Amino acid sequence: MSDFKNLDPLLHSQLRLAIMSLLLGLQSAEFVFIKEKTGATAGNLSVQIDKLSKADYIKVEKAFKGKKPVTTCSITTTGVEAFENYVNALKNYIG
Amino acid sequence: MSDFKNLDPLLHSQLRLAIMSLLLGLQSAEFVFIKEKTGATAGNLSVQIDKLSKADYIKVEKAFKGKKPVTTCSITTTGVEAFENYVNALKNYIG
DNA sequence: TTAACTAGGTTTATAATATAAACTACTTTA
DNA sequence: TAAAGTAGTTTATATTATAAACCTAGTTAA
Repeated sequence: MSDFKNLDPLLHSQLRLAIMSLLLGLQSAEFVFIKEKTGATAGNLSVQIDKLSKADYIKVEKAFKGKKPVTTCSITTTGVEAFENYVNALKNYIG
Repeated sequence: MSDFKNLDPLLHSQLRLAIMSLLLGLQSAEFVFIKEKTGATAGNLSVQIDKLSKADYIKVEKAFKGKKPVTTCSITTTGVEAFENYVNALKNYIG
């Protein structure tokens, strides 16, 4: 792409972008909460969280709240930077 | 998606978004020109132009310039509206 | 006390998408 | 007239997104 910067394919995905957007505002959120806010299915969410986590865009912590498992996600500085770069690249496209 | 509006999948594609962005600024452009500006391969561009055309987001006209075939594209009002809606929806995500 | 149900996920199979390689048809150049 | 170039299209493949199916633990109802 000569005139248009590449859009980070990890962020150029509706659900992953929603997850990142949410985490950027909250700094930390639980799986179930993200699921409700994004309207995603658990399976899809699980897969996308995994991808973001493997890229070190988010940090994932698994613990127990009482007897129930809880997965907590938070954005990393790498993730914040990637998000900012993505938004800047997008401006090439949407003016 | 409850908190996040759906992003028109036809526009949420790097190349198609680049094509639309280009046409929005120019009102009309030839295949070869779009190819250069976007850095896309001819095959990929042909497919994506076809999709945008079938959705009536762009209009495609085929003619001859001397002995060479020329494909000219321009954005439609439907396309302009779709683009605007896409940008507005995106704002949910990128603030 | 075991069968059915719920919560909180993960894994896997499938559908959709993007992309490039291969091809067509015609033209120009050597 | 053969080789290379132009302007694309078609098709095969790789990637991605998504939901269905599954798993594990705990909980209630019979």
